[in-house]
Amino acid sequence: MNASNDQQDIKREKILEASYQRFLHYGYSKTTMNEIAGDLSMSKALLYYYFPDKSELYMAVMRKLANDYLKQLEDKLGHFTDLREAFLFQVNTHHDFIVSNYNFFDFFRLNEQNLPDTIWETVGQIRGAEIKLLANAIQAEVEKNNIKPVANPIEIVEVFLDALHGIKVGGSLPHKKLNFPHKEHLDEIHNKRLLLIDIFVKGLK
Amino acid sequence: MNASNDQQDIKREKILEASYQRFLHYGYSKTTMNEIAGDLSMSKALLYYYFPDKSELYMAVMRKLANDYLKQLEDKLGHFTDLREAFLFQVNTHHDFIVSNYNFFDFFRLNEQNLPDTIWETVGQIRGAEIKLLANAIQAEVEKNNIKPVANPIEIVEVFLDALHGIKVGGSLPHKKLNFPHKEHLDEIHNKRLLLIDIFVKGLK
DNA sequence: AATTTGATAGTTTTGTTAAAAAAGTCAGGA
DNA sequence: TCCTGACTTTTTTAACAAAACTATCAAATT
Repeated sequence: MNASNDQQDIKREKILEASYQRFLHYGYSKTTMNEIAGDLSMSKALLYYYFPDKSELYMAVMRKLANDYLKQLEDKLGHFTDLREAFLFQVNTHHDFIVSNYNFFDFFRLNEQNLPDTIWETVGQIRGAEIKLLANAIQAEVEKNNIKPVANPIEIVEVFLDALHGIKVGGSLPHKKLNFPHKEHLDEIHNKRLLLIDIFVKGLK
Repeated sequence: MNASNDQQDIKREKILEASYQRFLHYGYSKTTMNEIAGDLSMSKALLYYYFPDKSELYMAVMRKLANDYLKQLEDKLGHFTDLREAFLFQVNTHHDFIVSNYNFFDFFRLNEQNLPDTIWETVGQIRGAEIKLLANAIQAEVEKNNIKPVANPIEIVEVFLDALHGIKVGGSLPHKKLNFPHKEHLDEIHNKRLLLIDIFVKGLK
């Protein structure tokens, strides 16, 4: 066992923090390893001592963010008094998560496809946690006889999450290249999602 | 007044038909004016006699398709016995429309952005007709006291259409570059949409 | 006069190559 | 074990020529 693991971990954290700031401001492709190293007053080679390559570094930052988000969801798992509250919690938490890390996800707006496939693992993990949270809430409501039994809670939650994801802005004049919502539209989208929750939850009753 | 307008219109139709076949098989950017002209055994210059440019030709084909679709919707406008029937009709008609013209919309999957802005007019027109159909159905139900009054039917329909649009496949393992659904997934998506209708319509009651 | 075309002009896409920038490696120092 | 400067390899960018395609037009045909 290595006695200096603490020191290593601290340095790793510092690297993650500096990288996060760069990625947040400039996105993945406009951030260079030299710049990150420069911010930390260390050599670029040292970065490669701690992380195998650039995309793994990005992934590590992403995983940290994802873990914070997952923790928020899991802390509340099973502590809801009704279904609407659970759905609201999910949507609000998600909204806050996106808003506060908006620029970090630049690469989703542009198609910076040069990212590792393992990123979809993390995305899938997040989705899994969301599904678990909501399916659990539905199950609890069924057992309390607040809503009628459903054949497959997970299927319903998946449709719900997809539906949420489809909510966009610009109803009358559709915009052409809409990959990722624009920052100033996030609140409007959030409001529409709240409306969807009202209808959807009522439909399950 | 020109006596040969009929002949012109017939030729225009022939051009539209040939162009449709080409666009359907090869998409916009992989279809050349020479090829269309070749299919019709006419000179390329003649195409430019009938249509101002390539994108306007594509638009003309698109408008023809859109008109067929709009006609289907408008024929049924106001002839529904209940809300669910109206929503089902919209989703099924839309599904058939996409399936039968799938390859024509290639340029939506790839980002063939070199299309005229006026295309969004047509897209908006379609969306407008869909909204009109469904908002009308909701209003009718309200007046028959089958569902409770709603503040803004259009807002609800917009959320519904967005939600439909968000339904994708690959719940567990999200796929990276999902712009437009893959052809073999259309049926699965359609089924999920039917589930969404069940819940949504019930939520409006 | 309305249609049609061959020839051609103008523009966009594609392919090539060289220089610059960035990613990634490594032998060796502290 | 941690760290660096110098180095190699890979990717991005820019410039430019060739090819492909769009679009135009004067002249021929009906």
